[in-house]
Amino acid sequence: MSDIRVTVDVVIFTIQESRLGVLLVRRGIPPFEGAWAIPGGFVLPEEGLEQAARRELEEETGVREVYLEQLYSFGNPGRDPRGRVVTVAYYALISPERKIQAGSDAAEARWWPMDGLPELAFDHAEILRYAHERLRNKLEYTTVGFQLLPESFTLTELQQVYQAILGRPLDKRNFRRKIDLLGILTPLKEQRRQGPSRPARLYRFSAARFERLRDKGILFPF
Amino acid sequence: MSDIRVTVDVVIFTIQESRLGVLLVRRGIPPFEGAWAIPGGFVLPEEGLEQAARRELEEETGVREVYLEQLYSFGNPGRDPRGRVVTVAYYALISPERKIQAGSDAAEARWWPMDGLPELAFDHAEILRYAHERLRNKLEYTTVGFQLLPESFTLTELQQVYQAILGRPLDKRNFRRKIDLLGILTPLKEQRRQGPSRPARLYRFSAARFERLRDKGILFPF
DNA sequence: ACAAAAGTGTTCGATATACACCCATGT
DNA sequence: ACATGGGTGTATATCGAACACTTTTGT
Repeated sequence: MSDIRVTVDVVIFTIQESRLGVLLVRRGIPPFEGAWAIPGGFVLPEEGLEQAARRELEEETGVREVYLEQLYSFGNPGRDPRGRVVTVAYYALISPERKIQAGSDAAEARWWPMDGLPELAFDHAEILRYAHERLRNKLEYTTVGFQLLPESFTLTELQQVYQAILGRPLDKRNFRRKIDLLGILTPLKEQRRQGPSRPARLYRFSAARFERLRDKGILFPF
Repeated sequence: MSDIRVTVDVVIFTIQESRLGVLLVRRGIPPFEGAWAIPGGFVLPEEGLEQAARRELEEETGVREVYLEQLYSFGNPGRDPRGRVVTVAYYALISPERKIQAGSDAAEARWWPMDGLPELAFDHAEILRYAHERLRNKLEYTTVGFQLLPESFTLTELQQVYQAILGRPLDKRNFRRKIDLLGILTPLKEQRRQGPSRPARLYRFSAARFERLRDKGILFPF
């Protein structure tokens, strides 16, 4: 009755050089040969949608256990010239430390900054816009932002993540007060030295405190 | 490669007797024979997802041009015992005035209150929970609530819609101040008399003012 | 007169915003 | 000594929450 093929596409975000980046693969064959695309592939007969997305993610980056969330499904007839394809789009957040060599498989793959994207295949520009918007919104009422940082980080780095996603500067004092009020950071003994300036204190995300908040319905990140 | 069938399911909300209601159809055949289900059907080869959802909606209720939004896609293998089916779920809001006879086609269909649902087929209980949650959230930062009311309505009726969706009472004065502050209601000359009490002023949703707000990025309902 | 729903303001706490200087370190 | 990023507090505006009485009508 409906011979529609189902794929998952996974928008994989990271932070690089204080900017929001996304992993894209270069298409080697038509259609859109030479254009860049969001990594993805067909859903296998026996796997769930999220499972398929995690598989694609791991094939592409080698990482597991990352933040992954379903974004939206795109299915206009004509979005793929080869036939009817409905794609269930997901987005994932991976921290720079885990950002292994992109493109474990043969295809060319690289990180692109969201504010300087190349020509994109299919309706992938739309999917990226949508993913970015979702991420921006989620940032304001969840703790997804922490997913883009390594285990220990400085407050400045955290602020840079927020700024990279929101695309605007934030006030340092207000930002720190807000984070402090959330009460989900544990200060570490170590500091980070990086050149000729005062060392910055390191923190880590406190899952324990976070759980308490989530149980009160304040947050909803995983 | 992937012989997955794709359906759309449409959670159709309305307000009845000041409660949130949903349209369900009774299954006449196995599996889940006799259980109630969210209306839906296969996506046709040449139609888009939203288009398919609107078609199902119209087939089921006869109405067009209603608020319709994609909810989430469900695709666990095993969610349908007959085979692999991925469903793209939507939800729609229709006002009581437009609430024509449910079930234009042969199948038995009726409105159920969200706080007293029958046994549901497939994973439809999960889909309904999800839809209700989305609606609750959207209510707080958009104007979707107005979609559930006829063109003219009283402030008390509007408040009842909010209460029905949120599942808790709201303070009348705070509620009215908030609505007033939005500046999207136009008072009408008419009043509504209904028994032995003071008549209530009627209002209508002011699209013009609403547009201005939306352009400022305050609201995002259509 | 009374029952029933409509209508109307103020106070308080919490939260968001705007804003500028000193501190610790490497060179 | 100076250049670099780290760290800190206060004042104001805005928003949400709590709370009770008067008004208008039908019977």
